[in-house]
Amino acid sequence: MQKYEELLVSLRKVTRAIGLYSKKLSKESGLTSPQLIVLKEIDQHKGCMVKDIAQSINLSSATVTSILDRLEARSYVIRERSLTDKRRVGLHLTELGKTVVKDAPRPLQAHFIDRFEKLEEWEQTQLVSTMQRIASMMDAENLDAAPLLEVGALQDMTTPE
Amino acid sequence: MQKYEELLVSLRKVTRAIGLYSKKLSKESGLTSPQLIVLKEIDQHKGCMVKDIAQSINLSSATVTSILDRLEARSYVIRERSLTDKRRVGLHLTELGKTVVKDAPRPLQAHFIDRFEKLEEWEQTQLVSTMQRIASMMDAENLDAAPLLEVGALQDMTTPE
DNA sequence: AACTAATGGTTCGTATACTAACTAAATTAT
DNA sequence: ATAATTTAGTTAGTATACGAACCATTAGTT
Repeated sequence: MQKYEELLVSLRKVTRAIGLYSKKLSKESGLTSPQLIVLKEIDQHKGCMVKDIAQSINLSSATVTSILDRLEARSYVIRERSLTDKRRVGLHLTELGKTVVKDAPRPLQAHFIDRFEKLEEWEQTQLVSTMQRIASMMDAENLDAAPLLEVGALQDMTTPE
Repeated sequence: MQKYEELLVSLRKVTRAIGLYSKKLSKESGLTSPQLIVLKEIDQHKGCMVKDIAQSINLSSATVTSILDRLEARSYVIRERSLTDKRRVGLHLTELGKTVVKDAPRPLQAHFIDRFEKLEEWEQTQLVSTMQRIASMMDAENLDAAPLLEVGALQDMTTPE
């Protein structure tokens, strides 16, 4: 087997583990990982737009819209059309949404996080930088299409309307 | 941002890059990455079963079934129920399927593979083993549920019926 | 002022990807 | 021999996830 295939396989295992955990989480807490992550983003950046969320967590707007549909249907989130710019949609948590996000488990295997945090500092750094290196080796062609916004890098957009 | 969040973000970027490439590939060659990977597995292990494919590339049987549906609809693959054990379904490529898989591009960004292969041997090894380490840190709980079969680890199952 | 471009979001269509429930067949146990 | 279990695969239902096409609105040009 080619080395790059081995890399692919383990990558696939990781994404699968994440997906399986999302399903498990969904059964226990009623929320999938993407739903939880979106909720957290809204919580941290009250009033932010759909596009902000999409960029900060590396999803397309279309995907975020469909996740928001479900979150809104369950009354965790409110969409509020801006008055000054009617294209924009401000996102807010309901009281229920705030409770849910507060009580929600962490968005990845607790096991993984625990283990990760038990590693030496330099080992953690090494894992992260290797992962980032692989990422950069893969998407360099599309870098311009995907602005390098990171989770948590959004400005607070409280009441921009 | 927590270190483990950084790791998550770059992981997300990688899986996204893979997904985007799959879409691009699909437009150019008419095949998505999972379809191509399944075709290659069948090509390398003629007559293998659905379950073998599922295990070797870390997908559920249900997912493989739906991918096979599309491949069969396009006459790339033939399902052949075993006579000795009628539960089993042997998978084979059609002539068309063989041609397609022969002409198909590699199942990941050519750019990535090129770059990867330009790295020093030890660097490649390091990337792979880091990825494997992350994988094992994530799915250890489910290890028993997911046998560690790897791509290419299947025996040749030519005409087992 | 009027036409053009760009932006933000949604909708549509398609493909993954999973579990759970199911059918059918083969094994094992009683 | 017959019942219970296991195995292989499919089907149904749901949730991502994407691009492309589409509104409505805003910004920019002329």
